[in-house]
Amino acid sequence: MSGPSGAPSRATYRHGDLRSALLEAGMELAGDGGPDAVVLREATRRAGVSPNAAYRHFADRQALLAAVSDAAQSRAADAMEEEMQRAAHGADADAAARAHARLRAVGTGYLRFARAEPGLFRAAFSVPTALGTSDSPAKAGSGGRTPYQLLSDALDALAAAGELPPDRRSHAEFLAWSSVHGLATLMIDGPLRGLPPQLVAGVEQRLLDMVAKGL
Amino acid sequence: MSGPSGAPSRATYRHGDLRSALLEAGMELAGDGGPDAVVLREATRRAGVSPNAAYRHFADRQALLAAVSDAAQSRAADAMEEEMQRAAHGADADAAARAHARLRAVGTGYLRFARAEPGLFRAAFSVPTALGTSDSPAKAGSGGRTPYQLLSDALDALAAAGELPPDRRSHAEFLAWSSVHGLATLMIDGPLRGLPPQLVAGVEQRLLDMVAKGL
DNA sequence: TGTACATCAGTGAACGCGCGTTCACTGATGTAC
DNA sequence: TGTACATCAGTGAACGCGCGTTCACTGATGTAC
Repeated sequence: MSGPSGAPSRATYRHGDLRSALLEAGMELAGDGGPDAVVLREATRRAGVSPNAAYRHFADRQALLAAVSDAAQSRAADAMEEEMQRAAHGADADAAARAHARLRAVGTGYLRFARAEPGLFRAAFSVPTALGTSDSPAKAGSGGRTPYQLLSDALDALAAAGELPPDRRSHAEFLAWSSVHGLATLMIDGPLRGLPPQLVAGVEQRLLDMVAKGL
Repeated sequence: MSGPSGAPSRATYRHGDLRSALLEAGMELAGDGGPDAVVLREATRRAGVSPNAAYRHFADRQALLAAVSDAAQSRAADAMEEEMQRAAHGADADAAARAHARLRAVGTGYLRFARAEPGLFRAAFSVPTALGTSDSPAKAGSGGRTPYQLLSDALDALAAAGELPPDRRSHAEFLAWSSVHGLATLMIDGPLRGLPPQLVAGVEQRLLDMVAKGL
């Protein structure tokens, strides 16, 4: 590795794309230790650069963390979109069943991401941040939608299919999101951390049943 | 204040009850800044004692934090029990309605505690800890029950009243808990932080409706 | 095509901070006689 | 009731750590002529 992307030993004086390198390092740190582990000095170390170099690209530590949080939300959106793709295979059912499958896929993708990347999950959703309502490219997945928008769209589809009464549509995002988010955090951070793996899938599916039925 | 509980200026050489003083200081710190703010040096400072004195009573920082977490869980249980008392006033209804009111009170108390004491809430439930299943006095409220047990009991009552089919009883704790916990954390830590106050009560009640209906 | 120059990305050193934890100690307290 | 003594709760000083951030700087790069 001697090109401009060769990490610790650089041929060139200029880094080339330090901002990306710092963000990537920040993602690694968040992945390993959550938002608290996103630390300027270690990020610069991994990028092969002196500590203060970071200030050319981020105003301060908070700014880097915010960027990491956005990118992590984007990864979550990717996981959710993948799950929707997967679920869409059995698309021969009627509109109501498809809408339910879509909502379920959104939740399943969210939970899968939380399980696979607990550190990024916490960086994505435990850091004070906007809702992801406006189309911020930083938070959107490759499909151009944020996790919140994916959920919102799925609920719209559910309502359109007549499976969600209009008077219950408003703020339904918060209810569905709360349930799935709570299970995720209890399993990652909290007292459900030690839940036997063979129980996890069952509990997750029953939770999604509950949401679909209770909404 | 010149007795053994006078904080910074002590008459006696021995503190008297340093363990309690440190725990109390730890609760203050957690209340203000969550679990990360529970820091040995500041706790000893508040207790009016040198930093290393803490090691006579706690093995290390983790031990203090665990004690704080237990005490915070106990406070949560208190809030839930108070809410149950309040709800029990309209006890003229039938068994089914009473069971539903009880479950709702458990959830409302939990959410009220989270709103009133976000820092303690995080210390209680975001620190890896046992489930509170066994009767650990440290985690139980003044009624002798942990938050988890209060929920569990409420679900038992619901099942006994015929309002929760037996095949859905198992692990129903995790489903109900997830929903309520998720809303609490999204409102405290996360993207729902800025939820307009006039919406909060409504969303909370609709969430509890969803759980009751969906379980 | 060559050269002077402005830009600005990254350097190197240093700052002050607060933390957890360990060390050898001291002196108030309670107990045994 | 008085006295010697063991206990052990708290002291004072120090350690090493990693952090965020600021300072004056340097030299590679791209641009204007």
